Amino acid sequence: MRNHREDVVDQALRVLDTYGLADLTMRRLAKELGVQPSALYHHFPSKQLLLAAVADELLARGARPEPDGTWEEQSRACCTQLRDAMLAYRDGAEVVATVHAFGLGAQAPERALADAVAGSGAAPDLVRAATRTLLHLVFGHTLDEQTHLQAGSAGAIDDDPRDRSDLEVGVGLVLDGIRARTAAPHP
Amino acid sequence: MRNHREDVVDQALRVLDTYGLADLTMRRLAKELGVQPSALYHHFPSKQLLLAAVADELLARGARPEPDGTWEEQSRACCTQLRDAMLAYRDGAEVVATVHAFGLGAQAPERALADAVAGSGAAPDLVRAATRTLLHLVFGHTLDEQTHLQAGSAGAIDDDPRDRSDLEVGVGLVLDGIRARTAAPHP
DNA sequence: ACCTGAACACCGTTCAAGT
DNA sequence: ACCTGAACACCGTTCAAGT
Repeated sequence: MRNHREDVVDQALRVLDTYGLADLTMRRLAKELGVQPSALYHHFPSKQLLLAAVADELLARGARPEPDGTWEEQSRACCTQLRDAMLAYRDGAEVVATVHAFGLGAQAPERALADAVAGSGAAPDLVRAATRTLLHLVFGHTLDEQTHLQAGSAGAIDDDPRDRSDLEVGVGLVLDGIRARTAAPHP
Repeated sequence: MRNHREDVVDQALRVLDTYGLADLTMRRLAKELGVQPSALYHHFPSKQLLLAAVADELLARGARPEPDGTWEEQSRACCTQLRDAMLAYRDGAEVVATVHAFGLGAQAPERALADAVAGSGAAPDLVRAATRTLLHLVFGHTLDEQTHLQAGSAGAIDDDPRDRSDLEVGVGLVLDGIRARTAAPHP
């Protein structure tokens, strides 16, 4: 079949979105590519690293141009973009959160968020803590949201706005906390 | 062998702590109990529900008496207790966070946290959003912390304080945000 | 109530060998 | 560079049958 690395990732994303993470197996993916399971190990040394590439590609496809505005607007935009990117694929939040937790990929959102938060002028330790807090908040809320979304996939036209607003409120709490801790250098 | 439900959960916790979540399989657990794998299905209808019972028991073992003090002290105490309970077992954070995400158990911490946060007198919607935010924050930070802790398990005497303080800072940001949004009724 | 024995339908990964 | 074929060492779950 002569697949390239990108073909494998592309097909993996298709299998993920169509059948879900539980059915994204090496054997299933191989079958979908018309290839033996062992052939996949020519492109990736393990399933974990394949999933890391899948997470990175998923995030890249959801990337939007860098937002301008205040650091708070930029931070909110980062969070929204991350949420939207993960929701765009079935089980996207689980894939991204897992890959990030194991430190194998999905690191771009943390960097973007750190840059935005740093715009507040807060001390580096506070920037790091706040960035991680926002990231975990987006991961957690979106994981919940996607689980409910997919559980009640029968009939539901669009998403329960409760989850989205809970996320926005949570982000707001953290941003306010940063502002309160950051003395304006020269008002 | 005539095991009871509690014996199964107890042994599962032992296997988890000794060999980790990846090795906590129905077959492995059955072998450890001196029983056939199919026997476990007399006690639990699925591995998922067994894991839910494991998460609940893990949390119950880490339970401490209800703290007194201000709502902020109580909230901090809830977060610390949850973190400590999950860190007390190998892969504890992953088990609890997963079970909670799927809505099969591990709901006690959210209730306790909601009660503490409600003491602020904030509006119900804010209490709900803030509670979920704190919960996701503790799950995320502790998952990271435990991953690093277990990855560098060789030689490291005690934990890197960076993670713990990041969690405390994150909780502080959220609590400050709640206070700022909650007008004192009669000062 | 609790368990056995046997089966079903799968997994991830390795490795020599092919083109 | 990319893939095959075959194997290894596993999984969760079901179900008739036993005590």
